[in-house]
Amino acid sequence: MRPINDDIAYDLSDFFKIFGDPTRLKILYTLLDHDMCVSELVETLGINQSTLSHQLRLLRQNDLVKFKRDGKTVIYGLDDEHVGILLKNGLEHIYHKNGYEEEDI
Amino acid sequence: MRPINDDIAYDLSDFFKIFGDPTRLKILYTLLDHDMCVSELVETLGINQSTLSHQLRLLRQNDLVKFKRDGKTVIYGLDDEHVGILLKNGLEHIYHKNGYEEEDI
DNA sequence: ACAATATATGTACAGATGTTCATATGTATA
DNA sequence: TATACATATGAACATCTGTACATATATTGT
Repeated sequence: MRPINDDIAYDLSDFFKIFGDPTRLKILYTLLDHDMCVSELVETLGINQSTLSHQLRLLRQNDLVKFKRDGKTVIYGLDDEHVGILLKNGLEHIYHKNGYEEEDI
Repeated sequence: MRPINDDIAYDLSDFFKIFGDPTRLKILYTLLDHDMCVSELVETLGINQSTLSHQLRLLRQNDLVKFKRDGKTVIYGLDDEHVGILLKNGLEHIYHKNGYEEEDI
């Protein structure tokens, strides 16, 4: 078997990097439920507005969230059918390894 | 809906971080096919032995690979049923977004 | 046009990460 | 036990990453 193509390995790692940060995971997990505007996310997650905005830009740039302006607010939502599946797979893994119960989520 | 538990967000991001590096992806992808010893991996992937060893340790510490010593060599293999699924999901994503064809892998 | 509110961006900085070199450890064979 | 081979580890270093502060941009209402 031949090794994975170099370009693909880089692109794929860039994709997974997005999920490799707790702040971004919280954002994605929250949006899994329903769309939200920035200030709602700030309040729900309890994180700095600037930090959130920077991370939202990253998520945007990687096509993981969609957004639309509604007056003064901007509403964000998930833009990828794989996000939920990926989060679920990852969660299953750490359930087994770290011994979490379902209700800990 | 309540936000994702902080500890879980951290553990989950640690898990995804593993996949956020091209070298580790190449290792995992290669082991997806069959088990290999370190020197085989060095040759197949064309990377520094020390680098490989460091990355293998990370994969070990996160229970993504299993290993057994056989004489002078150590044979590594995948130790998680989710690895293949995760790689596949990620690949599907970048296929759509970056326009790769199947044969580019 | 001005003030108020919502979101985005530039910059700086501490901390994390991946690689390499040098070296250590483990194993087999002479 | 000395040598060769296979793998692992420690340390140093450059680079990357996430966050916060300050500030900019956008939109609405007065």
